[in-house]
Amino acid sequence: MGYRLDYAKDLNPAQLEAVRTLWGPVLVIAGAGSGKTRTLVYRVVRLVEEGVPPERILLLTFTRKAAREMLRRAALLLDEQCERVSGGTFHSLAHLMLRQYGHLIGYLRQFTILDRGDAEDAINLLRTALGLSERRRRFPKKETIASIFSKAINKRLSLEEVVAEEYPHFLDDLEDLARLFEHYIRYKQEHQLMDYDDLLVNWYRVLKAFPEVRREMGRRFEFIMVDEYQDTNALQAEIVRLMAEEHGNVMVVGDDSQSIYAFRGANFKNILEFPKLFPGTKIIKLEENYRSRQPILDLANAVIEHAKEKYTKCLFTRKEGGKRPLLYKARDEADQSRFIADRILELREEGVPLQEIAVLFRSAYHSFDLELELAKRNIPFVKHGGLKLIETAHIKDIVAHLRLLLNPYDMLAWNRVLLLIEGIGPKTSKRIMEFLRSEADPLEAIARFPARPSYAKGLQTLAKLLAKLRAEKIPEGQLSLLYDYYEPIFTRVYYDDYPKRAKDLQQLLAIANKYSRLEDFLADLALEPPEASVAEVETLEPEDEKLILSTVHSAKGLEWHTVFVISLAEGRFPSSYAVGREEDIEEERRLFYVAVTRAQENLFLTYPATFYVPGEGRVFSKPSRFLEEVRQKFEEWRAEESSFMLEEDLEETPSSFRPGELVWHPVFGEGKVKRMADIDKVVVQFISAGEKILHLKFARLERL
DNA sequence: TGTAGAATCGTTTTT
DNA sequence: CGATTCTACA
Repeated sequence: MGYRLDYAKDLNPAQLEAVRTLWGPVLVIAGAGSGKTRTLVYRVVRLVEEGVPPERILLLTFTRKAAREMLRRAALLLDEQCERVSGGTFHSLAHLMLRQYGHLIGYLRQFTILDRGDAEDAINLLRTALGLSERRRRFPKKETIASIFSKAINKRLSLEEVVAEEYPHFLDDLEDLARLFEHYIRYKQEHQLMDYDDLLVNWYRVLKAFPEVRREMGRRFEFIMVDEYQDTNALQAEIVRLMAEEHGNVMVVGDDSQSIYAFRGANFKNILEFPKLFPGTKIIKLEENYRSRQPILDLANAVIEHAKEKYTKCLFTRKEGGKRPLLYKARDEADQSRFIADRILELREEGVPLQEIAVLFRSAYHSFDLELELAKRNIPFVKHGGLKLIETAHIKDIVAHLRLLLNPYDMLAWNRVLLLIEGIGPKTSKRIMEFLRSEADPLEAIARFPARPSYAKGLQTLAKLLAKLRAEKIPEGQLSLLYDYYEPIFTRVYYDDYPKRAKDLQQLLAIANKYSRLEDFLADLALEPPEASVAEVETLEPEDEKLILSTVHSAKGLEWHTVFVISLAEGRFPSSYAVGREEDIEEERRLFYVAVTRAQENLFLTYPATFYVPGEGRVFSKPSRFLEEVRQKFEEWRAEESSFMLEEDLEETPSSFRPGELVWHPVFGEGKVKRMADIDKVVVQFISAGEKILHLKFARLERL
């Protein structure tokens, strides 16, 4: 049979075998940078070339972005029919299927998805209703309770097992927790609500209880591929097993050394159990690295060498040469930020585009200081990870109104909406909700509630809004109606910072206009939450080159020319939260491994010798244990070198400019001075980057 | 109901 | 230390 692609030429022997093995269960152990994505993409193409209809192929990935990207690449290699391959996350697949089959277990088509915050709100509500908040002080808080429930579900353990294992100090409260758990489960069912875990649980329930659905799945998805399998949990493994029961054509791909989601129930041992779940599994290992230079791999291999349990491979590359990773010991965080900014500007001058450089850190807040420094120097960046748009209070307010249109019995949304009206507090809100509960059409009934004069007007306005929203079918139109209504509330409730928040509302509108159906819009918002707009140094063109700041978790699967891993101090990376439990430290180590294997050419490691700890002020830090473990694998940056350069930098920028002068900036290039904006700020019109305000203290601006 | 002041926390990572 | 949550009172 003739193929349009020359597979043997494009792939190495192990990759080729993975691509050619179409039938039966396959486990691919793929080291970092070993062409895992390439292998998956080629396998999709191969299946399509073999005549498999694209929609019969199911590609499960960790984010939907990853799925889209892979299918785009497949389409480039072959043709656009590859875009028709079914792809997404476990959660999005479950959601899709439950819309279709949810009625089998008593759910309406338009159930509401609760995000983590909503779930916590519900738990809080029930905890108060059960009188568990007053009794003793020690009862766990809602975040903790939500975690306990979630762990139990995802690891398929009993509440008692989870509490005993991870929260032994709450063992006394086990009975109350169990009672609360039952109520929570019932509450969600009664109100047509599902949290993230329910999507998986309920889909599993359907698959388990209805053999005809399993058979239908087998026909619908003849070939299943799962990426990042090391980050799936026991429940997801079961779902895969049932989905593939009919034909057993399932390939999972992953790397046990890169498992970094144990906190949400993933278990890296899952990947090694796969052959037990599917007897006759063929195992293929990809060990050749195509990403990093040898010195970087040496360090990476040394990191994982220290792991307590390691089952696989040692990476090697044919990309010889390259620089050894560099460690910079900074005096403090400000020094660390300055060092990074200096190096970035240097690299930029050497011709490395900003989007080829990434700064990685353990927790979102570790980059705060750096963000300020970058803003001062006008280095554009985007940040991934951290706060999501949907998690901000004002966006939740808006979304709550929309949720009512799809699920009028969503009492969590009602509560939020009602509390925004002046004169309505928790008591009144509860009374109104009890009234609504027994109404056939709550959206219409709200106008008939016997309201007290103090809030009657507000309630009528809400009733009118809901009627108008219902008549409007397009999400974008609904949003603009909603913004008119919300505006006065918005300025009243968030008066201190509403201009900043208003930007988020605009962003939401921009997202909404891509949707024609409200249910799709809301589902995507919950399942694929857009990140909050932190992008600071604003540039006009969106595709402007920008430096990447990212949590290590959000950097998974990506790679850059140069990578900085910052704040490598005990308590930061590894997180203080993980110190004390060996398995948590092991996960931090894998996280560090993921971080360093993102680098192709250059790897910089930094840590501040002192940093601020709330309550204690400035404290001396200890270098991360992970640095100690791989001491021979990096070189230290010499301090004199950097302080010398600093002085030089300061001399470089003159202290004042005149309008009309031609100047040059390492990032923005050539420009003309318009005027001084302040004693130390100058406004420059750049030829390619537009107008910028630069701080003379930090910008390295030269006269031409 | 809404607010001001007091108490109390607790610092991750994400679908 | 800062933000969030609770308590007391108008």
